[in-house]
Amino acid sequence: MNKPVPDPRPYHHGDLSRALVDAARRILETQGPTALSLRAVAREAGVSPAAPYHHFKDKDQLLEAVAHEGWTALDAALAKARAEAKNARDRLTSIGVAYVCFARDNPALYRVMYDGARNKDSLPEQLKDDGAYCQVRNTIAAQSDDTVTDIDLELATIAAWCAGHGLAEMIGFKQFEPLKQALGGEQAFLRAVFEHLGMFAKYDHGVLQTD
Amino acid sequence: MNKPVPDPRPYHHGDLSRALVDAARRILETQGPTALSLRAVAREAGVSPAAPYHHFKDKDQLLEAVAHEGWTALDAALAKARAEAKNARDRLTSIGVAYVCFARDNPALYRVMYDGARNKDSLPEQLKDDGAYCQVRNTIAAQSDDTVTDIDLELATIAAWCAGHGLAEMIGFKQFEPLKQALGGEQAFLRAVFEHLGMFAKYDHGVLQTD
DNA sequence: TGTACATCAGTGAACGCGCGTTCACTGATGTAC
DNA sequence: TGTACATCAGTGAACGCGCGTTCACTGATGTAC
Repeated sequence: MNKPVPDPRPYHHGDLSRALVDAARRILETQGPTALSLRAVAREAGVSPAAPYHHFKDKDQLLEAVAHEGWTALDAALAKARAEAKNARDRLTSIGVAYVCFARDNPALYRVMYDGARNKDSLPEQLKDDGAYCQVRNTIAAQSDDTVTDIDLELATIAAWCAGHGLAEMIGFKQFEPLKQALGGEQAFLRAVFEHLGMFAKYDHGVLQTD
Repeated sequence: MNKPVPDPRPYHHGDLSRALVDAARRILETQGPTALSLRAVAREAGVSPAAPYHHFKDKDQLLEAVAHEGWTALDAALAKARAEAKNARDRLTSIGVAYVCFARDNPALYRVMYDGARNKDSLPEQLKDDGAYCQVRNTIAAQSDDTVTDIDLELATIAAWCAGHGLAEMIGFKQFEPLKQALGGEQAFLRAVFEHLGMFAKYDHGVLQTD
């Protein structure tokens, strides 16, 4: 008889928290947010339905951990885009494109992130300091002159953030396909939309304004 | 003995489809989207759980009917704002504010509307023709000169729509409270955010741009 | 006008399902002596 | 170095729940003659 093969999954897992969050993300991206139950996560991680309770108080706490990872990944994606932008001029749009692409590539994760925020009526604190929100603000600040007030800066950051989020939620809609084609691809489409945001602006400098 | 009081809810309801959609909206606004089950709707309408199946093929079809009503209500809200705007200059922003206020006042309905759209990867056809989307486009067209191309117009409409949607999803976040206060209320805040959208614009006329 | 009958729009009980969570348990690990 | 024991991190069965949907049914309505 052979010696017993060492069990590939020993009784004590080693790092089940990690494995559970990973399993959750796998489920999110393969089956979508509605399939994300605690039991499904345990199943995916190869563990009994009760096991997660040694690591998370309840389902919400696991979801929070998943969302937290999502925001961190978003931070990183924006930082990368910011660093790689060809020139200062282009930096903000590059960040915007990166934001939308993150949402497009991780739609279910993105959903969980905002569901969590909405449940608390609050964006995560993570975004401040060196987080994604702060990166956007710093980038806008860097391309502004020094007459700009703190309030203007805050408003512009919010405006950029909302535009990015809105576009992130719309990017998948079929109606935009022809336009994407006409402009030569999704990236070009995204840049073009961002560049057309000025139509609300209060001074007479909007692309489309004449009076 | 008294004569039997006429049953306030007779065996045949009369217009149960209507009553079910109304019940659904009541549940949405009092208990939120997660409470919206077919059984809950039937309960709220005072009818057995099987009754809805005489009027809707399944739960999805009821949700679709609810969403449809939502889009129609949004159309109306935007049309009203457009008609009441003080001047042409202000028209687009007024529509934007009306859009966000609609979402703020009907958060659960708004959610169901976009959930339906996302499930089909498509905005409802309703929005074209005289719908909300078309109203935005027409308003932008009216404030543009005639050198503007169809593509620019389409891009500007998408940009405005995304900005409105993004802001609609953010408006409830606690982080913005101080700024709302500082600016003198929610309406002022909304207008200010819309007016700061120009920071992506590709020509050098952004409020915050200097180079 | 009355009656037979088809059709429509409800009822209420039942189905199977997956869920979140709890419980008593047990195997594995770490530590004190 | 061994051993007793506390603690940790799993198991698997069970709980009650609400869900979407189906089914055979029945009461109400409309219509043909």
